[in-house]
Amino acid sequence: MEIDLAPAQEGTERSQGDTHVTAAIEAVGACQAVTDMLSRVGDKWSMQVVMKLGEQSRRFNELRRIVDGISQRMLTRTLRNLERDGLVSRTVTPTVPPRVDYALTPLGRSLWGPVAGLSQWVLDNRGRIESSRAAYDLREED
Amino acid sequence: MEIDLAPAQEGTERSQGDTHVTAAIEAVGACQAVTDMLSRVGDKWSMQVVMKLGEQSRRFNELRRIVDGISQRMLTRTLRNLERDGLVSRTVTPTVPPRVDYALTPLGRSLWGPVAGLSQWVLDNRGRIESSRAAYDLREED
DNA sequence: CTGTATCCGTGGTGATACTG
DNA sequence: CAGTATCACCACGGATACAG
Repeated sequence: MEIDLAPAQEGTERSQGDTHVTAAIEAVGACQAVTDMLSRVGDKWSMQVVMKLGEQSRRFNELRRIVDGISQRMLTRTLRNLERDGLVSRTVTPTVPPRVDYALTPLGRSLWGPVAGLSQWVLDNRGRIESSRAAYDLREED
Repeated sequence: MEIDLAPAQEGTERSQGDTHVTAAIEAVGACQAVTDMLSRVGDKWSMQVVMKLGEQSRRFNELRRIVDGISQRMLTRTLRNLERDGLVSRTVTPTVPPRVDYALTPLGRSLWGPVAGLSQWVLDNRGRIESSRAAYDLREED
């Protein structure tokens, strides 16, 4: 199954093969799963952690330092969730003091592509969004 | 570090060469903005509404019916947020009873591509994620 | 029909203290 | 170092009633 990544902007002719239309419909049908994943990955910390681990493998307190503002509790929870979803691997070295390394799994790395696409969109359109917000808020302030 | 922005949108013309690597690095730098947008769009209802409006323009109660389980309050709030961000347009026809049509703006439609990329990833990997969760939960249940 | 206003439970988040 | 445990706060979301 494949989804057309350049959906009808304007008068795009989708007449030809309805394959991607079907796929899009299926995608809409599975939009609950997509939404779920978006909120999993779109929570306050997951994406930042994934991005940091995308650079390289990290230890716990290393992450704690470079993920700005995260609490120990939230880092633990975030990592546990990512591990549960199979996006991050946790490797314990039973030395003393203990050493735990976190890294992206292949599945976690494969998420990077789609996320990068979305990141690019945000970068490209952040200005427009902020302008729109400013204009909207201006209209509302009476 | 090799990042492939495979689902390159039509509109975005990055010159060439290692531009996308640069973009990726910038993406990491702007990960806060990306995270913000992910949680905006990854909330409980936004994506479903965007997808429904991606099919066609809709009226308020029309959306209320087809977006399964959404409350009136949440639909209003979701639409207001999307409108504020410039992703959705709101057209009031001052008849009686009033008629309000919601539609995706060009900006809103441009979001479809990246989101479809992510959707595809979710569809492709949902099974793996669920397996991973099941395995994880099995290990934890003692 | 298309909203706004209000109340309220739940869960996500941070701060802090403690443990192996 | 790498967590767990506990408490308190508050934003999110649902239900309901009301309004233009």
